[in-house]
Amino acid sequence: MDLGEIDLDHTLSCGQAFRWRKQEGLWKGIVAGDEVVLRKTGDEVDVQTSLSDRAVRQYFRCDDDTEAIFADIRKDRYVARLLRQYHGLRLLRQDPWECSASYILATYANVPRIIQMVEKVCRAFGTKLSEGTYAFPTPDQILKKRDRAGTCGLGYRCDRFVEFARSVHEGEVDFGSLKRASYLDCIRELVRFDGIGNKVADCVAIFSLDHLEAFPIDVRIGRVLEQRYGVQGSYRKVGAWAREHFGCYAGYAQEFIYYDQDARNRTVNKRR
DNA sequence: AACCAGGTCTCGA
DNA sequence: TCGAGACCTGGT
Repeated sequence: MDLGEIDLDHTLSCGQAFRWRKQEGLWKGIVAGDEVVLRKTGDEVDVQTSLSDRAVRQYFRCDDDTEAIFADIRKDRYVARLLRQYHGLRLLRQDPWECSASYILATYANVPRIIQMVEKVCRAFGTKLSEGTYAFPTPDQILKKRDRAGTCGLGYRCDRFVEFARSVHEGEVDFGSLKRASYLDCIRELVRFDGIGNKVADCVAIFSLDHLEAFPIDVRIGRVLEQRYGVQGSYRKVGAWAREHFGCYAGYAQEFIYYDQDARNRTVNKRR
């Protein structure tokens, strides 16, 4: 399948999605309740899955005009370098429920632990797809066995997680309308839920609701903005600056910066 | 063995 | 609206 210019390693290991693993040169993941196996074959990607081509292309945001987007966020030397260095890094379009529930778990935890928590949740509640592989659970599946949540090592995120599942199950969230809403309205709605603050709301907005101007600011991004651009202040203020500077696709720039910081950490750890 | 993590919540100014 | 502290738990 032609997924456009994409580097699977960059795209699937950059920390935006938590259910992809590289095994023996293959990328294996679970998308929309289906197993997906990816293998790079020259310019194209061999995709093994029962998902439709349309669903796969939607997940990998093949509808994005990346050339135009990258041209638009190339506002300075730094981003220009990152675009070159991490050529083929793409954003994904994740399922809004899975994305928001996962990022509620992602607060104040490192990526390995987030992956661990999500995995435990899938094993505790999700539909078994094959030996050792489970789908991300639906809100309903979580509620039916809610007492199992305590065994997933979620810490103080546990109650928020179950409560959010209840909210979604009760129809208190309409992801479709959040997609159609303006970025600011979308964020305003999301932060009303326990466990979703500015940062998580931005992650959900960009990774699953097509609000590409969302610019999640974690500690690392905050440091880069301060040291490289001399910007600091409240979350709202810095975010507004980023959208002003990088434009309506600011979120794409954010992902390159985040990945670069992540890569730096990895090389530093290797030396030790 | 400490330190820290893709932050959020609560509370007070 | 903003800044300061507390916070489950496990990886490194």
